[in-house]
Amino acid sequence: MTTPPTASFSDWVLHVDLDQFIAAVEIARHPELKGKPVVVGGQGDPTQRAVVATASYEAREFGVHSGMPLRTAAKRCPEAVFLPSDPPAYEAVSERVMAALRELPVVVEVMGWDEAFLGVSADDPESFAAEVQRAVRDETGLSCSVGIGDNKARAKIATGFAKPAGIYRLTSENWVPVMAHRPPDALWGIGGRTTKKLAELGITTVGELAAADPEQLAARFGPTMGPYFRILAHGAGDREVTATPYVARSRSRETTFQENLTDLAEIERKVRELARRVAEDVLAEGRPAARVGVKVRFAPFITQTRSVTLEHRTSDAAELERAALTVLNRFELGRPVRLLGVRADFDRA
DNA sequence: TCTGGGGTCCTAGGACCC
DNA sequence: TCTGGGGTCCTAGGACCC
Repeated sequence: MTTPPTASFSDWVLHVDLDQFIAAVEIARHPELKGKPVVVGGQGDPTQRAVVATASYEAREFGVHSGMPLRTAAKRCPEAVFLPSDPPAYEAVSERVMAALRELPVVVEVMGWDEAFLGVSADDPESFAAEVQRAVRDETGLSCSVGIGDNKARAKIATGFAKPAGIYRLTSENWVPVMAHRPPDALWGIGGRTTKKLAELGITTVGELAAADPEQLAARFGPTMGPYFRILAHGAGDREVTATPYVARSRSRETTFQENLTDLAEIERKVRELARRVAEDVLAEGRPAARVGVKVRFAPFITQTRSVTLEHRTSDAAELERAALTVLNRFELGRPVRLLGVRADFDRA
């Protein structure tokens, strides 16, 4: 068990998470939407097959949340403003936020468009966190929440308690009183499926998971995941924050069709298109692909994947396209298709 | 709740080799 | 021969996260 340093100079992990990021970017460029329920996702058309990317806090009051079908969001909140998702715009704002964070005396590890870990040395992490919030607001006009922790897992969970626009500290000091009574999915890395399986073992809280028999967990969840879940429940974890650029292990493209596809020639054409887009990404990556995979989601919602290891690695679009078609042929394609995807895997460096 | 798109990591079974 | 045990690679699927 590690304890936070007590010297005048302490090391902290901060987790910064922008509040309702995508909705906030849209509201910033459409100020008349401020205070209204705003839902961003798909083409912004709630009659289409698409899901909510982000809902503003006003929309969340109606029970609208990320991942919900737009159709359902429209039922729950008919007066909501629906906007199309515009990834390049979010990417650009995200880069400004990350640049602002890098101006601070911290190590920045980017975790996605709207969040980052900061490695910080400070006597008073709360005032430092407030400085972070000011810097982000001054540079971009956006509000963020900051979790303070003695490792990444605790900082990340703390941010949830800080939202919106707040600061919260979670360390070994308050871990048990704050977390022990909560369900396992309050932990970062345990979701609904695992929570359900744990309940079957009689484990319904973080405290119970922390006290569970590692052998029993290993038997149920495997030699790595089982013991790992117990470690999560203790709030233990990695505290290393690194600015090392991320190296992709795969690149993929997929599309859900508004109307299911049934025509084989059409299916092949779509797979070729996806393969060419993946090939562009592979080329941009500067490393050749080692495997090619195809994903097919049949109606109503049955997902299958097939893949091959290539005889030799390649970044060549024609070769990747050919490989994708070969893999496609291994599916039984006599059924309506709602999604097609193509993926390229790199060898681990 | 008629369920996006882009990723990561782990598991388990079979093949194959020694 | 009818039996090993270990190691590694390949593949499909599951779970989770943003």
